[in-house]
Amino acid sequence: MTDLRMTVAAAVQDAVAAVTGERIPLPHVGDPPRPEFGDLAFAVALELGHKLGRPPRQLAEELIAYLTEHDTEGVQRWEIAGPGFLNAFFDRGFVLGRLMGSLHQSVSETAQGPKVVVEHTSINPNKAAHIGHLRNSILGDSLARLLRHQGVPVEVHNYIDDTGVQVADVVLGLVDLRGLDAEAVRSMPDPFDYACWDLYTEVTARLESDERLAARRHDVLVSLERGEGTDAEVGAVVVERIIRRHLETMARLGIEYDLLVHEGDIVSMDLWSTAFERLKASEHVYFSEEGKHSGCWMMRLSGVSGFEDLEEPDKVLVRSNGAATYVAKDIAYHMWRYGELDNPFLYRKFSESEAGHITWQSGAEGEKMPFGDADHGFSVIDVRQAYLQSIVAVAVASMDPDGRTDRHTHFDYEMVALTPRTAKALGIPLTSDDQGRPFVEMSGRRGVGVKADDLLNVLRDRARDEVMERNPDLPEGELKTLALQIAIAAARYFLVKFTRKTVIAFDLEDALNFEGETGPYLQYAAVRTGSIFERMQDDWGVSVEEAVSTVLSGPGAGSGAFSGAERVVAADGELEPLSLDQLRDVLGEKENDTLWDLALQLARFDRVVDLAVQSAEVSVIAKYAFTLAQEFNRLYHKYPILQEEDLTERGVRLLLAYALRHRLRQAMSLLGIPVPERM
RNA sequence: GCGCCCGUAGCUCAGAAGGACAGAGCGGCGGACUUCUAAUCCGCGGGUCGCAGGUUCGAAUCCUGCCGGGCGCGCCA
Repeated sequence: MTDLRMTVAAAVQDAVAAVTGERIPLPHVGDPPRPEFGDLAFAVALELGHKLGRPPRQLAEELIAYLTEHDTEGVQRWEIAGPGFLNAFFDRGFVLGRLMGSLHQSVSETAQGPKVVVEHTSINPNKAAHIGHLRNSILGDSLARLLRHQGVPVEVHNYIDDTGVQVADVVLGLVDLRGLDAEAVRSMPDPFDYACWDLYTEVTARLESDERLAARRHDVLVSLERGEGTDAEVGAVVVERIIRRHLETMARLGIEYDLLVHEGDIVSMDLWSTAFERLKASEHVYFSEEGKHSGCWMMRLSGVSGFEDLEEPDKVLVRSNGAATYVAKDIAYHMWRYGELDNPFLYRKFSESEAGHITWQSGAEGEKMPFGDADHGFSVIDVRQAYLQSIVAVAVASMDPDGRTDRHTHFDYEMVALTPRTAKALGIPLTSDDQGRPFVEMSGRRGVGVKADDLLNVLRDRARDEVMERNPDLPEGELKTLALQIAIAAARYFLVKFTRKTVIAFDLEDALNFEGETGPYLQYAAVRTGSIFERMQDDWGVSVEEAVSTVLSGPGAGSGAFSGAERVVAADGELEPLSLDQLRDVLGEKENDTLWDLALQLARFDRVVDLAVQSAEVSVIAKYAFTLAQEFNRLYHKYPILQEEDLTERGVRLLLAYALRHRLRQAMSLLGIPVPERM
């Protein structure tokens, strides 16, 4: 369909050349605000008219005359409107036939081309995941799905910061406050991440007044950095157990990873020291002899665009005690990710899903695998880390042999906070600062937040109640599956329906809603499309594919669509082959404008996916899927399919229902929203 | 102080790279289930697109200034 728009745009371009002698770039294809204005709109006459000093309306008339004389594929007629818009009216039958033919073409066969890394989740492995982390993982997972849909080879990374203070604090709690050793920590009951959530808050509070504990934290950090000593042993158990919990939580949502990269390995396997040597050789890194940062290795950022207004733009990479900072290790990881450093890693299996997907982890032992060395990459990290990410981007670009600056993208998004109402309902004590604010920021340190598993559990239980009410006879197994599917839909849709730059003020009541613009609404529409075809199979013994190929087997109707499909003809009186003229007649009727609108929506699919990828905006897909579901629900009420007596009307509606089912399911799959059997 | 982001209906948000009467969901009011499932659909009410200038044939959209809100600017991560 994209090409059809391009074809028409090119026709307009030609018309302009013929009429005015002006060579213009391919004109922008607009969407008219109302159906009376046609299907495509061009403003060239307005732009050009003023430029050439000619009345736009008159110029438009000449262009229309030219365009009307010269046929353009897919265009039935042209009209002039308003101050001088050129409006094209599609040949509706032709477009529908083309739409049907395009349905199975946009699915990527096998991934090929340069590899793209999507890094997401990367939660500090010291506590349970909360809904802010969920936004990250869901956005990242959806992005990966979008890229895969476009045939891009995607590698999903989850970066594990196993050597930082966050882990150290929990180790401190387990060892010093609870008196546990590694073995005891290993045998703590689940949910381990919940226990650590509380412990982390407790330690944070204690550290404020307990100087002895604060001193101990320093030792723990050193132990973690070096990977030596009993604290490091405990730390390793904590990290491993927490990561397993995080992956279980994400698996509930259908989110999987290809590789876990441990920050500790970056140091122990000399990835950092190699990177450091490279950086030192460049002009971007220098040793500070004096002043505030005396004894530190610094990254030079003064003079770099974006940093010029900072008071002290340069950034510490190596502390005066010789330890690399978080950014430094992150830079090393990114350099490795983009193939700027030799790969020192070996890989072991970390886990395997029921479906057989393996998550690997980097380390000193295991087998060689072709991870890393990507052409492009996205780091899904919230906008609060924009400053650090820009430093990483500068470092990566400075190391690139070709000087490319577009290889690394910080996929930034705003945070998830809590509405005061929800914070209150959860019993979170509000500080006086919080009182007057529009939302309450979550904080792992203070234990303020909604845990991801808690949200999923509440959604699941609520879904279960709803299902039982509507469908009391459902067997327990199906009930369980369905409740979880609905919970996934509700959670995933809620976290991607906002644009990236919108702070989500999480409101439990809104999130628990299953009506209106929600994930379950999409599922309901998808289930309904399915039930039509199920009924058709039961009553007539005709499968969907048979039905569609029957209708499209008329002269000209398919225009190559379903050409591979066998021309099955359903029984007399149920469906009949339609000709191109019949499609035109049905869709041309004024009262069928709703059907035509749906056809146009469906035709947008590929363009919508492109837009979503280009703008890295998953909400575009969410809105689109919602629009499809909405259009279908309207159609469902207004236009019965199986009951419709006129076989021509019936046939067209069936085609649209089929196309809709296909596209809606695809869109939902891009969002990771499952389609239930029934609801 | 400097930088980035945001300000659109009572509430929560879209607005497809400047276009033709500003949209959706929720909430409110009123309707539609012997019909392919009412987690649905239909109707009604509701907006000086924060304010002021500017660019343009045309601005919610681009530019400048101001007001209001959020976030960031560590030898933490």
